[in-house]
Amino acid sequence: MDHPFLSELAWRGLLHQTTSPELAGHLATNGRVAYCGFDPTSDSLTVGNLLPITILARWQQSGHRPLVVMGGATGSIGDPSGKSAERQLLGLDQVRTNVISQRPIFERLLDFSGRHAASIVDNAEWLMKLGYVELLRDVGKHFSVNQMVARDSVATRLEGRDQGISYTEFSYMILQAYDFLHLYKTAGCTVQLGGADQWGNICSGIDLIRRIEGGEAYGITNQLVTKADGTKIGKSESGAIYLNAHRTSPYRFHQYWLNATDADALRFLRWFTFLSRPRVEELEAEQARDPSGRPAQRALADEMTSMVHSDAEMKRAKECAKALFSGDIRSLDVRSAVDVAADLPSVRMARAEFAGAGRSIIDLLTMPGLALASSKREAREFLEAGAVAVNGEPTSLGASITASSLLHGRFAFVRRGKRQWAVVEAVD
RNA sequence: GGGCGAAUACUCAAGCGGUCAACGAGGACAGACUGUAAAUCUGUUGGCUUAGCCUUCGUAGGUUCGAAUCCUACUUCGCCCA
Repeated sequence: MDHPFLSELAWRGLLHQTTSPELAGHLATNGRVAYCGFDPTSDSLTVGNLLPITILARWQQSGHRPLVVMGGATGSIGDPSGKSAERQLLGLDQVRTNVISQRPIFERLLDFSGRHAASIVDNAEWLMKLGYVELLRDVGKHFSVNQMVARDSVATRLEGRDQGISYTEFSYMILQAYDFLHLYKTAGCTVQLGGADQWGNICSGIDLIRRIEGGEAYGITNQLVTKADGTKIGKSESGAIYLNAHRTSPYRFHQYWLNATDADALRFLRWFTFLSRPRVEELEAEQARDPSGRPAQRALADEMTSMVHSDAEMKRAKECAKALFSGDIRSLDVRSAVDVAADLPSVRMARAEFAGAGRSIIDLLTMPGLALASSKREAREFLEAGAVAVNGEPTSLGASITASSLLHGRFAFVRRGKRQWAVVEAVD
């Protein structure tokens, strides 16, 4: 027999391994607690961190309780798993502020009320209090260095002559195992979720629980996902795609998914969205029938944007895209123009700047904040290639923006290439 | 502690006294073709007031008419010996 949570992960192509055949039986009772750890190495989570959060959400939807563990303590050490080189240590203050700023996204995707309420804890709460001698006595005793050295994550670092591993990182797995033990005892947590690279760490925790508490705990790992070309998900031309509207606007976020290749869009629908299996299969069929309509990309972009931001933001992003790509910019009325402008990188300039001969287009392209051209040389290159349009008008090297070329007397929507947009607004 | 070697633009990687703003590859960006795709082809990839000028080859000095290239010191990393 298979629990719905497991079969859900399986058809989505996410299930990698489970630690025990009895797991399904264990899950048959509702209200089980599973935890997943997150490294607070950045102040905002990116698309790359989204997968484990959605898995916790699926866990909750199947009638269990999710527990988010922020690695306030372990994050300052660094997990050697999947890392080829020693990590940079983060300051404790930095970790603390990162933990705080990451919270909202969890609150958006998980339900913190009701019978199976989610909760968030920071492992600094217990790990920081832990004495070194105490840890060696009570926990270290149960770890065999022979086994630790045999772990893939450690072994590769030992083989690599020019890499090495510090004692600090070597000890990481002990702390993660201790986390699991602590949560088992204090929160009744019996399951740990994580990526396939976490398998070793999860097993360490399960062993520790069995040895010290004589208890049974389980682990479920998900496939590590990448784009069809093998590169990381969530990296774009202009850097990482963040989940925070402040770092990546909902419009940019929506565009990121919309621009996925066909193969990726279909995979992403399974991995990241909460669309049902029949709906996903329907979209797959549609995509096969009419690839140029890109039904999969459209559905993906809409789903993701309303999931991470909101329905309203998703609609705005769509409107915005429609105006910029299919419509004529000049046909936008004042209200829509203001809306669209709000979602694009923008700069305000005094109206007087555009009087008379106006401002040269090169000056506008290189304005910091617009991210259209990084130097005048590059701006010239774009202009010579015919890559720049202002308010829908192709623009060439010598051109200037004058008061009369502004849309509604206020806006200059500047496009570079096919889809980089920015707006200059004239203000009094 | 001793010996040897390395450090070049986003990454890898040539260059070893003038012809070097620095070969090549990858990446990235732009153009054509397209579906705001993929693949392919073309171009660009330090900056500027662009037939020219200015600033770059770990850091600081030095030799020379002239240095990424030679010398000295320092910093960092790697290998070998203790």
